Amino acid sequence: MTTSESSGGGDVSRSLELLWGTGERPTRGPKPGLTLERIVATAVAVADAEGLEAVSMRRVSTELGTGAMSLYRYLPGKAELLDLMLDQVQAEGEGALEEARTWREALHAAAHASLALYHRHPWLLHVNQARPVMGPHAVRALEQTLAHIQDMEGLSDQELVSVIITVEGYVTGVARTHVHAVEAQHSGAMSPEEFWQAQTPVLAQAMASGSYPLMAALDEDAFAGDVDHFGFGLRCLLDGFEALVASRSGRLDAG
Amino acid sequence: MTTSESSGGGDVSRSLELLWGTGERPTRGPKPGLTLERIVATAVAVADAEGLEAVSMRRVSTELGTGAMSLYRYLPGKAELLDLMLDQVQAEGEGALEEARTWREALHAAAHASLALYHRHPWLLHVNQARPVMGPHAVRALEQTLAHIQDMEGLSDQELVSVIITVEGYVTGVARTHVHAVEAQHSGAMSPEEFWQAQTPVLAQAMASGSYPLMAALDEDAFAGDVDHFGFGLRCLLDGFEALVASRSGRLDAG
DNA sequence: CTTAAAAGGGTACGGTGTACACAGTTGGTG
DNA sequence: CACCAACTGTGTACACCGTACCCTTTTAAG
Repeated sequence: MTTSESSGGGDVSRSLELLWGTGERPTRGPKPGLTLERIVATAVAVADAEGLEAVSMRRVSTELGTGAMSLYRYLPGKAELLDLMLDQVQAEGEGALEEARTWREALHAAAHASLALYHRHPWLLHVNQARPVMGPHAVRALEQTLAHIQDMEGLSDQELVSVIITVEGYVTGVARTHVHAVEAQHSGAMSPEEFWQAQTPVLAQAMASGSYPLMAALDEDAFAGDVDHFGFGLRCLLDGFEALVASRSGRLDAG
Repeated sequence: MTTSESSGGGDVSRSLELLWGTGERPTRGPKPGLTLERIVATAVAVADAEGLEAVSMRRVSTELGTGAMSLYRYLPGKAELLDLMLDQVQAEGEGALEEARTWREALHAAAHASLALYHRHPWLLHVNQARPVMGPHAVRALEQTLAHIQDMEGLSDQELVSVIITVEGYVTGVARTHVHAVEAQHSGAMSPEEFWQAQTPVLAQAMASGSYPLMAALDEDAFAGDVDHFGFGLRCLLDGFEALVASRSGRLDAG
């Protein structure tokens, strides 16, 4: 079915405690045989290998060689597990901005790092929605991005935050199309054959109906898989920021 | 749990047949007591009222006064139902572009129409991912948008498609943040109290740790709920398009 | 009337998340 | 040391899910 999960059900404050928690152990009982890190890492591995729908409490626990209910000693439920998975993979983009020397380079690098993340973990397209729980890695990424766009002169703090949210949102939104296109490109047997060849005949018929003259008149390659819609949109977005920064620098009307 | 669904499991070509199908009845058997439209409308109503996780085959069938298995006479499975729900709500944005007189107005209107759709049907944030099945309403929206951006002079067909994908992707990506912020604003009791007040203490502690100096130094209102990040980013994006169109019109360097 | 096709739907299977009760382990305290 | 409170591990059970299978009922064609 695919069931992109997260959001809604889970206890947010408990998620945050787990994300930021010090992990201090109580002194009394037996030592735990598992760690939160191991659980999350296992869940991520399962999701990477078999997709998000394979991630169940039973499956993860089996992978760890324990009973299903053991996991509930470490986290309150599956929703929190997904929150933790999400923050964990965000650690991968840690050093992506190091070489950026301008805000434009930084935002470009951040966007491509995010996109790469979606390609490495396509299941992120199914989590990730509707409840932005901020873990340490997410906050660190935010801090670093913030550090690299301080040279956007004349923008208020609110606007700087808007810039980051905008870029991140853009990437998240377009990633679906892009990840899908790339998978179709070189996955060889499944996506293009089953997806586009499934779409094509019906859509071709719709085009032939004359109800959609403009779409029918488009170049055939307009919907080709290898068009870099992502890069195009990002460039436009950054150009827009550029215009904003320029206007704030005082030369509103030089033309 | 929330389980944003769709994608992966379903039979795409069967979904398309249902979306585009003429609904021609076979002559032999008894008349069907249900229609695809009624099923989809019921599912949408349930999702609107109680969220996507309330949409189950059993629940929808109960709402229709039939047995669960009856639905399978009309569609192959739940994945297809979600595809149909998605296309159905897209019909709501039908006339959104009518008054637009320039490509900028059109894209602005299209973006806001999409955003409004997400507010009316927040569960769209949970479907919608990873498998863009094109139904008649989606194609009609595409056609209309295409009609309204023909005045972007000098852009290739590929680029026009990129423009639309970019705007739609941007809206989809930022909608999460925006929908959540607005819900927090005027839902009164649930989201802000349970979500941000849940986030605040932990994050405040993180800020106080000194590890995130730039974030800690931000104005307090930088993360306020009423900031229009959506409008800001959209404006920048459209400005970027504006620059592109201007450059293609020949006056590259007038300044 | 006969018959084949289609619709309706009950039952059942294998899966899910997780509440609950209980057993086993540990370390602080008297 | 004995004891016990605190803690971990987990088997069982429940409610729910999507849906395969199969049988009954309705319908129209031959």
